[in-house]
Amino acid sequence: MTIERLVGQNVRRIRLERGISQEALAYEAEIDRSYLGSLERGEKNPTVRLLFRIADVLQCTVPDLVTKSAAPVPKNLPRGRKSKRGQGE
Amino acid sequence: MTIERLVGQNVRRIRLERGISQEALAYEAEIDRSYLGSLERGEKNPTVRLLFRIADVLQCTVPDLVTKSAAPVPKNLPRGRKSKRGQGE
DNA sequence: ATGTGACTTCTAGTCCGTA
DNA sequence: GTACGGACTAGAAGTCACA
Repeated sequence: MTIERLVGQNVRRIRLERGISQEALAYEAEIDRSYLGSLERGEKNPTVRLLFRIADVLQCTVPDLVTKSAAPVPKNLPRGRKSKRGQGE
Repeated sequence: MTIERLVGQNVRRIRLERGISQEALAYEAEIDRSYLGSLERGEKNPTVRLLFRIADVLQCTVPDLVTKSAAPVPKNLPRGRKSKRGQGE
């Protein structure tokens, strides 16, 4: 397990727990969507500044992003409560 | 307080708690001494991989390096354990 | 033992596209 | 909505001399 994959999996897991898309996270954190994609795939070695921006949007801590988690990476968006999208703010 | 300064101060504090020089830490973590110096001064925005290398040598966690008001890290405790806080000497 | 500026190399990070 | 590639730019990584 590389550091890159650990961070990538954490970002993806927490993002999916929040039920938001890469697009939305990338937009809110002001990072490129394609970069976020490769980051989640464990192909990038982000800076701490970037991690703070991501953690801020995900409403989690940077340690949440760099610490090995027991929770599995979700494969699908949680459904059943929010069938409508477009709840931007 | 910028993120850079936060990280820099944490690195310096923990390094001094370990009683080692910038030179020694830089050598062990395989980074340049002058780079470590500017990092501790809050002038650098390091990548996570670099933080892991530093945390490894300092025998602390990456969260210890990025978290504000981190309690003093015990000297001879294995990484990842935080149940007891020892007093530095 | 550390601070700092000047410098080069490398990759983080952006922007465009296709599938 | 995501993966992936190409081409690019900004800035991190890494080196050195000297105060």
